[in-house]
Amino acid sequence: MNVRQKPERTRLSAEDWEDAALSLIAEQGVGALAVEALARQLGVTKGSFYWHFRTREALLQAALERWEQYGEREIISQIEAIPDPRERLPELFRRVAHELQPHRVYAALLKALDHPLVVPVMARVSKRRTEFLHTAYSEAGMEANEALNRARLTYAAYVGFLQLNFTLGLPRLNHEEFDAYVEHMIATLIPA
Amino acid sequence: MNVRQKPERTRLSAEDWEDAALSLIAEQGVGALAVEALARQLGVTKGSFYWHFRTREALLQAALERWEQYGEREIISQIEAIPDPRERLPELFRRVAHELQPHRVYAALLKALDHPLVVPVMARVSKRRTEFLHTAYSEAGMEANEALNRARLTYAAYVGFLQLNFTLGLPRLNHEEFDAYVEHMIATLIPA
DNA sequence: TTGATTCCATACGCATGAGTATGGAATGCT
DNA sequence: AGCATTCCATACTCATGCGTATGGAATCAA
Repeated sequence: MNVRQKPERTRLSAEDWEDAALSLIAEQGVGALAVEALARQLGVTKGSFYWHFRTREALLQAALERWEQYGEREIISQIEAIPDPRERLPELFRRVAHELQPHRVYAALLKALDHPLVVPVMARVSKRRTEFLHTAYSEAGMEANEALNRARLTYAAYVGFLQLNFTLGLPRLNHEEFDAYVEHMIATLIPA
Repeated sequence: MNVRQKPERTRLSAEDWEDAALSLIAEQGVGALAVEALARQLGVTKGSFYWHFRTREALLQAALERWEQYGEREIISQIEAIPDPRERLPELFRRVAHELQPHRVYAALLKALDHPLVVPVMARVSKRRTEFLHTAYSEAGMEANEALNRARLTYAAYVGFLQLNFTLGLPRLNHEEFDAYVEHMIATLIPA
């Protein structure tokens, strides 16, 4: 038995609550975000929560902002660092495909598009990513208008894949099948 | 003023509740499926509901089964009636793209993939549709393995588009832009 | 060390929504 | 017409989960 299974920090900060909220969202969805449940998970009671946050919605708001902030910064900069523009998209596809954790929150938020707080966040994030794809396709030599539609198509394929395989667990591809699928995507969506 | 604004059927059947449930799901999502709300919308009270159904879950179950039954029968048979296999996919794309109402329920159910009752239904429906795409690509002359991945990609693009444009209302394409997008999809996803 | 501030526990109130109990109205059957 | 069955209204109970009130413990500042 480990001495400190959890950090065992006797006092909590607002950020601790936000992180806990995000991981709970990733695992059980936005709907499962309840303050008493979170408190139990953190080993405290509601009394703590309502000192740090005015309401449940306030926590969700803060957690979403936090997620939007520290979201995709690294990957984008890594891809932009690749000198040859024509190599960026395949590399992006492969990198994103082998991530896992970052998708969980996004997939969960996708299922919470009813909630008025998550809609604007998802709108901004999706817009940024699509625009990133747009310029990537353009820099790879694709005509402007086609590049935009291809970016939309690509991002839609990504989002749909999350829903079908991630959340729904539909075809439950094994490793080889998944890699073959990714290469197929690259072959059909990225110009030679 | 019309004499009978609503069918004004004084007694309701279980099917009436199921249809009302489906339209409510389409408009406000599975989470909004509450019996008292439905009852108000139907002009009755809970007393009626609990005569027709044992529980709220039972209604959802029945509504889902109903939706799965009378779902996509027509479109599939229409497409299969097209003699030239190579014309089926483009026609399918255009037809589906100009539907609207059938997508609403599917999009709503996509956001309820947490719920244990909707998961198996969505799994079956998505599986059937993907298999339909698979054979369509095969019959259009595509090699078996590639046809499967292309079917997955196509269906993922469909699902993702629903989320992004339908639910999220992201780029909010106008009519011309949308048609251009559909033609772009056809050009990139369907072999010449 | 002592006061102030920060953080948390306990015990509430209160709204919502599912499910139950029971009686009454509407409809079909004979 | 009269009875049984079907359908619905009314009036509850009960669980859940948000938010509040208030006091106490921990930590910091002096």
